[in-house]
Amino acid sequence: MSSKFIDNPLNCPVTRTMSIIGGKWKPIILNCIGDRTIRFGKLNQIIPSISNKVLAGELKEMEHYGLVHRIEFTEMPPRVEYSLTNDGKSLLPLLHELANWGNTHTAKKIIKEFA
Amino acid sequence: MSSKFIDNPLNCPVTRTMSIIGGKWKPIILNCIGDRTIRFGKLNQIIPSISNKVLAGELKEMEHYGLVHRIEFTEMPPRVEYSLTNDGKSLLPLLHELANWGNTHTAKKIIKEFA
DNA sequence: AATTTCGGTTACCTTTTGGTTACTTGTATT
DNA sequence: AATACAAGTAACCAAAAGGTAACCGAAATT
Repeated sequence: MSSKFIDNPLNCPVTRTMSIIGGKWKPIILNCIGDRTIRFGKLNQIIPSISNKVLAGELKEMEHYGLVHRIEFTEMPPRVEYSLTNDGKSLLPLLHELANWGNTHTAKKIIKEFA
Repeated sequence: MSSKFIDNPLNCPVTRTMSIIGGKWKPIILNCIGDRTIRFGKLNQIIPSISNKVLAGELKEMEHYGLVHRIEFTEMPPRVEYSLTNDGKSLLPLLHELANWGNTHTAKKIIKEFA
């Protein structure tokens, strides 16, 4: 990595990726959607520790990015279904690699000691 | 990703990885060290936009994690050399994948529109 | 005698991130 | 008539992350 990438941090490809999928919840949400279509409430159910405010915000941001597709059914009570766009799906192998390293002995040892 | 991973977020491998290498600077620092041995000042030079306070803090944290190796020479002025441990080097392929996705048309487009 | 060098530390401040609680909407159910 | 439902939104708050500027120590250089 040469320094030209870092003068403006967004010229660095690693930083670009992290600024798009970084943060506490985005990679988890993307991974949870995966290849399926899933309702807001279901996402909230399988990620119980996220607040619906944050879930809604992250989904909206990723929808703006074009990673997430949102379909709203005009019913009452409302129904909204989320899925990944092709761009979003292009992240799944990377997320899988993140998960692989997280299952490493190294990662588990670090977490056990410092969490 | 099933919900058992998320009740305690650190049971989720993706979250484990992100909690270790997440943040604004850690992946860049790891990538900059790479396979070489590099002095503190040199790192600061090739990542000019990081403050030395933050650089020192991140290095110390990653040293505690066992990802980074630090050798202090008792000279004056001081000299300190950093390199990756084997555990740290095990992250390089993943960082490379992060960079690959960041070089994607998709990533560049998103950054261009929203940065 | 003053300045430079290197690898930090300290105190302080701002920004960002994420969390909590309450509320909305219109239909259907109790 | 009151309540439940799904998918949020709004107002407010706490914590964490990150940035800035000043300082340190002892030897070498000017």
